[in-house]
Amino acid sequence: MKLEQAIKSENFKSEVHKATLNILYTAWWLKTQGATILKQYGITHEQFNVLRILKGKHPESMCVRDIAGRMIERNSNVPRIVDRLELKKLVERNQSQIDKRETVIHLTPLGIDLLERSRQAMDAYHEAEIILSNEEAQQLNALLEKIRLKEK
Amino acid sequence: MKLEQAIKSENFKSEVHKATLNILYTAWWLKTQGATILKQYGITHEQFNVLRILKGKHPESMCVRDIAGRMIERNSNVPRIVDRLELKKLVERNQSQIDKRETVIHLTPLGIDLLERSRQAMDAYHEAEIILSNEEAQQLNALLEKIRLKEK
DNA sequence: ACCAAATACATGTATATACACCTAACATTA
DNA sequence: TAATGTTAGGTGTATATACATGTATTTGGT
Repeated sequence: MKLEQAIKSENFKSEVHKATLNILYTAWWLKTQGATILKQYGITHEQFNVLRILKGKHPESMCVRDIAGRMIERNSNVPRIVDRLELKKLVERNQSQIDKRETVIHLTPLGIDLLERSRQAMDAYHEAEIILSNEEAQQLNALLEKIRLKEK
Repeated sequence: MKLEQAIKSENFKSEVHKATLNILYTAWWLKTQGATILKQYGITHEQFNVLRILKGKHPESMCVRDIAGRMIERNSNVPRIVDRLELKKLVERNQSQIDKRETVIHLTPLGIDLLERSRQAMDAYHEAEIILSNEEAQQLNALLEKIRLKEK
């Protein structure tokens, strides 16, 4: 679907302006699609993201700060997302012995299992629904990074 | 900044997978940048979006449903966003005389003024910070729409 | 060793997102 | 026109986002 239909608007100031709205809309669409899949596993997009990040260091623990630095949406409130994962027994939280200010978090076997299953479902979705060649994806990545050129 | 640095991760399953994360991250980045500007005008991104949509029909009113259909993030709770705009006297809400179920909303002079000023600031930001040629923006729009090809 | 500054994380508040549910008003059709 | 279904939008709840503030701990200068 063209952006014009999606947000019922035709008057964009420029192609660049349209592109910014298109990125916001496409991100919303991707999140919504992902959320539908993740719902079957009882987790949200952000919870999935934290599990994914923890898996990167597993079986080692990670502190809240390290997780936060890897989040896609950087202002996510990691302690509270971890609260919910802990309630579902997908992660465990402990005070670090080296630095007692730090809370270190690691996946439980239940967390690993749920992550693997939900990740497979997400990958399958991407393979089935997103028809983009490798070259097109590379091009897209380059253009997105060009938009963020002045990122500090 | 490359996505790899931004989210401190190197292992993407594919270029397509990287592209989806890149879209989510770029959208977050654009929203954050926009929020900084809009904060000076006392409104949020979604409130700005509603004002922008209302402007499209001004001086006519629009009902909640019409606004919702034009929102970028489609599950936005329009009645509550309108609540906040109404509190700030940027819009007025009335019951429709034609269909009494409908609430029709229109911009106040204060709302128009604030929209124009904030929109200028947003446009200036885009012009200064986003260095993308018309052709590149068109290419980007085409690629994003290709990702959403199977959108229903 | 002590005190000030910095750091890590928890917590509070306002807003937004996502979705379920409710009520009033309208539309349909028997 | 009464009964039924549909639609509009308001409201409740859980989660997330954005940001300010509080508290314990560590660090670094003297």
